Amino acid sequence: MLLPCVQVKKETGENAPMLSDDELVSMTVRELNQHLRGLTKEDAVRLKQRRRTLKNRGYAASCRIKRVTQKEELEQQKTELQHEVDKLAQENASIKLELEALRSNYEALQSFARSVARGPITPAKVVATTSVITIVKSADHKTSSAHFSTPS
Amino acid sequence: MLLPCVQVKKETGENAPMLSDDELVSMTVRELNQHLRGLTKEDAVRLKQRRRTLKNRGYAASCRIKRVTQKEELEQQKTELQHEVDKLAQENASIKLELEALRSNYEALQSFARSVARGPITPAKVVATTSVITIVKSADHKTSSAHFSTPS
DNA sequence: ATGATGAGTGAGCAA
DNA sequence: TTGCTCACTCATCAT
Repeated sequence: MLLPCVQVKKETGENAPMLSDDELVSMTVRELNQHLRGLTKEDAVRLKQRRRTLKNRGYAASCRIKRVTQKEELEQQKTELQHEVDKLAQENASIKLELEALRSNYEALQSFARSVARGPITPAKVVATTSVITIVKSADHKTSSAHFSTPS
Repeated sequence: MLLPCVQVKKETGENAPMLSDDELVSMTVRELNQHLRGLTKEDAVRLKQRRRTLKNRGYAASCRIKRVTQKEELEQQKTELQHEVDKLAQENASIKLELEALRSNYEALQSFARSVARGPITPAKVVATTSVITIVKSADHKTSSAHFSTPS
């Protein structure tokens, strides 16, 4: 209702208390009592009420600031969580890729091992073995160094 | 300031307009004009102002409700995101475990394959092969069916 | 005119 | 008493 910037509230009536809003609101109780000395009981009550009102004005402002602050905090936490979700999802996908690559190599090696276990070695088998192992080793090292630390 | 539950605001003074707040506020402009017929210009203005004030009271209430609703939505979205983070982190950990298990089996099989490729087959080697392959197969099938679909 | 919102006010609770 | 918060009112802006 009162817009201090537009219509300043000054006690310019009759006796003029000569106390600005800022002074009155930031006064200790003791200081207030000093000023209450030469006043009517009526005026004293009025002054204390004005002080309370000014205080309330400040409390209301704090309340609003707190409200928007908390809202901003919630939104901030939300975006942080969203980023975390994105990060984890990406990490997840890349581990899955690595897992599938390893699984594929593993199955190739397994086929070879089975065939070797069933019969004698032929030159073709030896060549195939060397090839598989070499490919597998390079792929393994590449993906490991790119995305994962080696387990202890 | 006005607490309808405690002190009901009734226009019981002098002429009694006989219009409840609810009636007045939920009246169309046309209906309002009907009631304005037999009134002083002063009273008409006062009635319209009362209507505006009552409307504002409702707007303020909507505004407060909206505020808490939006805050609750933010909190809801926050907990959903948190759950998603938890889910992804858990999935992540379990894929990493599977990857490490497979990597370990893979290295065992690789060692065997290298030794076979270098020399002739001995009974000991055949036994070791069968053992490794069997263990590996069961582990692979268990973890795959438990957590992952097979790629196309 | 209607609806929404910031600021100020008083009531009332809590510390 | 002090601080906070709710409901209300008014000013102001937008539609």
